Amino acid sequence: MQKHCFTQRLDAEILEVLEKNFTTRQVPRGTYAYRLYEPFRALFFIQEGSFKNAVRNEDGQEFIAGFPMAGDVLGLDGCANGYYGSQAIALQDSVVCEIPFQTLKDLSLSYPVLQDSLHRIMSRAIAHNQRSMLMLGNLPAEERLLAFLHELSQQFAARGISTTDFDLPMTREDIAGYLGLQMETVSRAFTKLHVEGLINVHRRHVHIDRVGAA
Amino acid sequence: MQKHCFTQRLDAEILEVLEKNFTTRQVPRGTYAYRLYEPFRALFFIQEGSFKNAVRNEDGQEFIAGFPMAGDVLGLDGCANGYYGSQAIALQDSVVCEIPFQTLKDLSLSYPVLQDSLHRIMSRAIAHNQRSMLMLGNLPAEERLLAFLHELSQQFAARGISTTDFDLPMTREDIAGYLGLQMETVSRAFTKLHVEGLINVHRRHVHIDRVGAA
DNA sequence: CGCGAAGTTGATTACTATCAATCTGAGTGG
DNA sequence: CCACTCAGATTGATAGTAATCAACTTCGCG
Repeated sequence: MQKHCFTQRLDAEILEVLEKNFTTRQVPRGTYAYRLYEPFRALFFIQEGSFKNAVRNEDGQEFIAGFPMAGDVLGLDGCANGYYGSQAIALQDSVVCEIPFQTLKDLSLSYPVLQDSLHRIMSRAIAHNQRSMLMLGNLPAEERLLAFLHELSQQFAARGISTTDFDLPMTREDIAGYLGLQMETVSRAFTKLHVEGLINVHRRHVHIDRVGAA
Repeated sequence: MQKHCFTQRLDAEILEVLEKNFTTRQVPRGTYAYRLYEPFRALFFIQEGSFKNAVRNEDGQEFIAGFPMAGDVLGLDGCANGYYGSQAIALQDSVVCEIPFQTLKDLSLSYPVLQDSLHRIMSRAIAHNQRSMLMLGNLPAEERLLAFLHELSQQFAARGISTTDFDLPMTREDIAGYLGLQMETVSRAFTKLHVEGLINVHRRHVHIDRVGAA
C-alpha cells in the first residue's frame, strides 16, 4: 500500500525534507497517539491504521469528533491553548509520524508550500467539523447513519479501498458517539437501512447496495 | 472602545504592518461579509459588530456554526477547497478588515509571529467546533441554552462587556440554529431557566442571576 | 467449552418537533 | 399622537423520535 504522509498531494521533494525530521512511532490498538490536556508539542501524521478522535468534558461526557485514517493529521486543536483539547485512540495497530510543531514552523519558512499545506489541512478540519455539526443539528438517526456511511465510503475511496464493501474499524458505541446517538439507536438504524434494502450489514462488515435518493 | 484587529494579543508592531495592508469595509446589518461557494481570496477580521456564521447543505438545511464578534476572524474554512463552505451575515452594522490570504502568507514569511497567530486562530476554531459538537451530541435543550449563554457571557467578558447583563444580537431562530433545536424549544428553555431563577430574560435582553451548579 | 465484550431486539418513558393560536413591541404612516 | 402592521417571541396541544432499561444473542478467545 502507498505510504501516506502529511497529505496525499504533497511534492515528493517536500516529503523527503519532512522525512528527515520524522520520528516514527508504533501505536498499538487501544493506546493513545496523544492524550487530553497533554502539553502540545507535535502534530501526528497517520501512516497506517485508524484512530478515534475523542473530546470530553468535565462531566465525563464523550463525543467522537472523527475517525482519522492513514494520510490524516492528528492534534490540530493543540496549538490554540498549548495543550490538546482531545485525544486520539488507535482503533487498529497503527503507525504515526510525530512532527514537532516547532520543526514544522521552521521548515515552513524555507518551504512555503509546506505552510500552504498546513493551512489547507487545518481549514479542511474546520470545514469538516462544520458539516458534522450540520448533520448533528438537523438529521434524524437513520439519515445520520447514512451520512456517516457515505462519508466513510469516501474516506476509503480516497485511499483506494472499495467504497461499497468494507469493514468498520469502530464499534457501534463509537459510531453512536460520533453521531450524537445511543448505541441502541445506531443498531436499530442499521437494521432499518438493511430492511429498506440500502445496505447489507453483519457486525463490522458493511456492503452498500444503493446510495439512496438523498 | 478598543480597536480589535487579528487577535487581541498581537504586538503593536505587527498591527502596524497589517494595517498597511488592510482594506476596511462596512457590512450593514443583514448583509454578507462573504457568501457560500464564493471563491476564497481573503480572511475577514471583525473590527466592530457581530455576525452569524451559517453552514447550509443542498437540502436547504441551515446550521449556525457560531456568532463571531469584534476581534474574531471569518472565512477560515475557505482555504481548504478554494471556496467558502459557509457564509457570514452581519447581525448588526459591522466593520471588517479584509486581508487577502496571499498577502497574509507573504507577510508571514517576514513576521513569523503572524504565522503563529494564524495557526492559533485556526486551531482555536477547531477546538471551539469540537466543544460545540460535544454539546450538540450530549446535552438536553435546557443545558444547551445554558451552555450557550455561558459561552456568550465569556465572549463578552473578553471584550469588556458585562457578563451578567447583555443584549442578544441574534434572534431565537438563530439561537435554535446554533443549538440544533427548534425556535419554540429555545423559547421554552428560556422560560424554564427563568422559572428556575437562573436568568431574567425579556426579549433580547438577558440577565444572568446565578451560574447554576453545572 | 465457557466467558465476556459487542451487538440486537423489545417495552416503556421522556424529550423535542410540529402545528396552531396568541401575544408583544418596534416601526410606519395617517 | 395613535392606530396599524408585522416580524419576533411565547404558549398550548399533540405526535413522533430517540433514550432508557432490560433481556437476550452472537462471536471471538483463552
